[in-house]
Amino acid sequence: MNSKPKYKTRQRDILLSYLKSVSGVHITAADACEYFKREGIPIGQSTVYRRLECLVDEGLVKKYIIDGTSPACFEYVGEVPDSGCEACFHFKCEKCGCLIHLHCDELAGLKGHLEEHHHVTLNPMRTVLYGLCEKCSGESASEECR
Amino acid sequence: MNSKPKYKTRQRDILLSYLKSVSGVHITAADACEYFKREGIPIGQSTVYRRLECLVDEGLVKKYIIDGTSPACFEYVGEVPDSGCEACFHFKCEKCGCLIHLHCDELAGLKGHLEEHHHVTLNPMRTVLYGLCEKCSGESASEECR
DNA sequence: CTAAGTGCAAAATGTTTGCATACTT
DNA sequence: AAGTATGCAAACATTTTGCACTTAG
Repeated sequence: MNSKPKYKTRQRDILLSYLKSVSGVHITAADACEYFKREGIPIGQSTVYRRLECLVDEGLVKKYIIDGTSPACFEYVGEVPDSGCEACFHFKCEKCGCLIHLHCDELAGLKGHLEEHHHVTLNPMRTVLYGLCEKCSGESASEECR
Repeated sequence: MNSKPKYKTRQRDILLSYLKSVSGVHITAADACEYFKREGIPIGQSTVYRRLECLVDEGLVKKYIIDGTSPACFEYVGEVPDSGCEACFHFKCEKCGCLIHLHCDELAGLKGHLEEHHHVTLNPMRTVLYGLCEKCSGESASEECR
């Protein structure tokens, strides 16, 4: 595995502001590359991949795995959370794609529980809960996805 | 675009009984292929992939997407819908990449909590918790789990 | 000045597909 | 016999990596 970039570079800023400008939309690495190419902004695709991963670690961007074979999606989720928001979880609806921010003590407790009883350290920034949102789970009794 | 196999063939039976024989364990397509090769059982990898997908459709096997780049995992769950991994969570170490299978009432309760208080339906099959495993969170010294 | 980041192209992964042959029904 | 499944290898799509060059701190 590669060490993640940490310097503040032009490329990082461009990538971040692009994601910010389309927040609420799912962007793949290819989408970003294509956009930069179209705009004549010179950023290599390796850098896009590397920096995307890095922004996810910072918690500024969320990464979604829709399924194993499709490309991963990225979405801007906001500035660095306060200390109180360290236990903020993200829930992604598999059907409509909406993103829900969950602030909840019980969820916060999950991290503690995992540490105490399972001896693992949860990273809420990396973790995304998948399922159906209120609207979608009500509407359809239909099956899961593909 | 390719229609799924529906005939009952020798290959299908062999694959199914293999998965059954290791139920409770995550098996990748490659794991299965390797096993068959080792045992001298002739099954092509295309067939493994095709039949795996088909068994998932039949509901006999569950497919887990751990992350975009790791191979998909399969697990025999039989006909009983509730007995499988409904209450099972997956934890993936960001450092060494090891996958931990978490069976825990408290984690199972999380699903109920989300439904009651947040009105969302969690899909444990799709959800993966990320963080550091015991080994990796213990020390900064890197050790390979897998 | 030094260590880190970038970009290109090539490699690595995991999965799917085209097609001739073998097998199910 | 007719039509489907298999198996091989080649094709694919996405992501990662090696390395020389550039840039941030």
